Amino acid sequence: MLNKPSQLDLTFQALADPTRRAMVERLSMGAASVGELARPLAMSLPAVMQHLAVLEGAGLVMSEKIGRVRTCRIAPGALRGVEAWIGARRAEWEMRLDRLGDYLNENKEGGDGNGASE
Amino acid sequence: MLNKPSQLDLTFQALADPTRRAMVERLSMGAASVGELARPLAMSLPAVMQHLAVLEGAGLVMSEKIGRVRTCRIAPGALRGVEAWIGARRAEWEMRLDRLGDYLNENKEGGDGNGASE
DNA sequence: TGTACACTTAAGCTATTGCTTATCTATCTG
DNA sequence: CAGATAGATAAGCAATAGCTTAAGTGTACA
Repeated sequence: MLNKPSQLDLTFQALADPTRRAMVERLSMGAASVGELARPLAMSLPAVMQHLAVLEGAGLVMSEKIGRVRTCRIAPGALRGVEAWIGARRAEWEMRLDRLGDYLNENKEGGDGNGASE
Repeated sequence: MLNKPSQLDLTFQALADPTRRAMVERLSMGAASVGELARPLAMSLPAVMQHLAVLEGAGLVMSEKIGRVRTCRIAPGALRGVEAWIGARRAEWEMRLDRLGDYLNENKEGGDGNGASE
């Protein structure tokens, strides 16, 4: 039951929350402290820290504490995994459509004019 | 408290589960019935149906029932929203790196040879 | 030193998730 | 019609998510 989540699970899960996406959006325009990150969000600071922990756990965000302020930034290659997965699905999907196109072309001359789906 | 989730929330949330991603992977290679979808998954059929409902709710999958078998397929443009969001983040991020590059270049002649991060 | 600031940790509470089993409801098919 | 098939619905349950408030822990600065 305690099957540990994959990297992809963590990333998608992290991005599924609008607050966390807002944080990523903020950070993709430049580094920010926890306080700066929290200011526009209508929730307590501990809540923001928990979101931050999720983002770090997913490898989307890195942070470093200097003095008493923790500075957060987007992790390099953060979205690579998600992009790869989506790309792969797209590739399969388009390949399939190509094969369907080939099939339709091959059967065009002489076939019945049926617009069959699949 | 019952703030309705956005399309993007639903999509990321749907893809955050490995079972649901497996279903999408299966479907991106071709349409399948609920039973076919369920067979390789180590869980009850109702569980699969619930996952299917999530995928449909997110607009990732469509299905149509004919006779007693429901056939599922990937919804066209399913991943467009996610791709757009990721693309936007990437764009901002790269723009920011460009500006940093400009800054470093402008300060290269005469500056100290520091390989500063940020 | 004292006090404010910027986080951190801990505990607790509700709603949602991801299952389960049990019980239908429609199709087929012999 | 009597099964068997393919799926649908309902109820329930343990675990997790997303908050909250209250009470720390270090830093900074006068």
